[in-house]
Amino acid sequence: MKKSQKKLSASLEALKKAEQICDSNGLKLTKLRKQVLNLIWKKSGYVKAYDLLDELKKVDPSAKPPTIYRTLDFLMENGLIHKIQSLNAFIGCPHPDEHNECYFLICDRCQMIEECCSKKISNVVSSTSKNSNFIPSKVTFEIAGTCQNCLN
Amino acid sequence: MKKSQKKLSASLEALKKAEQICDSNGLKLTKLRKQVLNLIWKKSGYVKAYDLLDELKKVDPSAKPPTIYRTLDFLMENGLIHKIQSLNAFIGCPHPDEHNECYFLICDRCQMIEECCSKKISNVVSSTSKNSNFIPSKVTFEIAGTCQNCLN
DNA sequence: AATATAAATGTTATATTATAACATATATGT
DNA sequence: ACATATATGTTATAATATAACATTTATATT
Ligand SMILES: [Zn+2]
Ligand SMILES: [Zn+2]
Ligand SMILES: [Zn+2]
Ligand SMILES: [Zn+2]
Repeated sequence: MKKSQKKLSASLEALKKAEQICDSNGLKLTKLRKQVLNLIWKKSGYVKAYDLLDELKKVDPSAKPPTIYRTLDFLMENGLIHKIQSLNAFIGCPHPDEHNECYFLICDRCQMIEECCSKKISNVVSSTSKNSNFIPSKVTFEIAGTCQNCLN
Repeated sequence: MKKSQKKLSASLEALKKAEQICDSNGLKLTKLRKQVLNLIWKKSGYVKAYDLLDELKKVDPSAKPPTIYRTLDFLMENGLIHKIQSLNAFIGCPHPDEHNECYFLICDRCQMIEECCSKKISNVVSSTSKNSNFIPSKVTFEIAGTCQNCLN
């Protein structure tokens, strides 16, 4: 299977999951929201809000910053995408249905981001928080570096 | 010892370490850089770039955005402060001389940030990166939540 | 000391990222 | 049909950050 095909099916899979999640939670995946989610998945790596806005304008010339940011907020709130804080960028979540504490491997060279979940991470968060009597609510864990592909 | 005193000594300690580090590395802790580092430590929690600029303007009316961002860059490059990516904010590093991979406990209520280092974190980063054949270079690990003080 | 070079700071302008506030349209429940 | 809530449209502006170039200050070389 070629990379582009793999990518395509991941994208279709994500869209399908998004529909399911919205259906079963009484959320409306409107045309706009679907368009934006599609645009996010069309990009091979991460995507910036204003690049997304430019893309959206091609099919909806009336789109403006609040259009995109409100839609991104909806998608984030419902776990369909993530914001990468160290880049001010966004990326589709490949497993919005089974969300554990995740972290991101961010390639400096090719803009690919791999989302990973590891029990180790949540263990570390719990234990270290406990040491400081801190009640964690939101974890940001981003690792920048060089991916497997770009090493060759 | 009162909290304000503890804070004061942490600040003085940090400034002293900064001088040492710059001395022994051929870096110049200029008047401007010292002023900004002082302003950062004067705040009890994290500080935003433009708030810092406003403070700096009180003693140096000619200060402008590049003044503050360039100084922040210098301080970051040399490990004297950290940027909190999830807040676009900055905080002094309490141990710029012995820098391991660190993470931050960020209180949503009082803006206090505790910087912690744990061998566990670096272990998790290494092992999970290895799993993905990823070479990590920069780690962002920020945990938002509620601190011990604010729970009472 | 005079000169060249590099590093730091000053200055103007602008790019990038994000939200407030209010108007209109669309969907949903009674 | 009406009331209410949700979503979108629209204008304006806030907040964050950098590019580009000028000037000053420190450092090294002659
Ligand atoms: Zn996810
Ligand atoms: Zn790569
Ligand atoms: Zn530190
Ligand atoms: Zn607190």
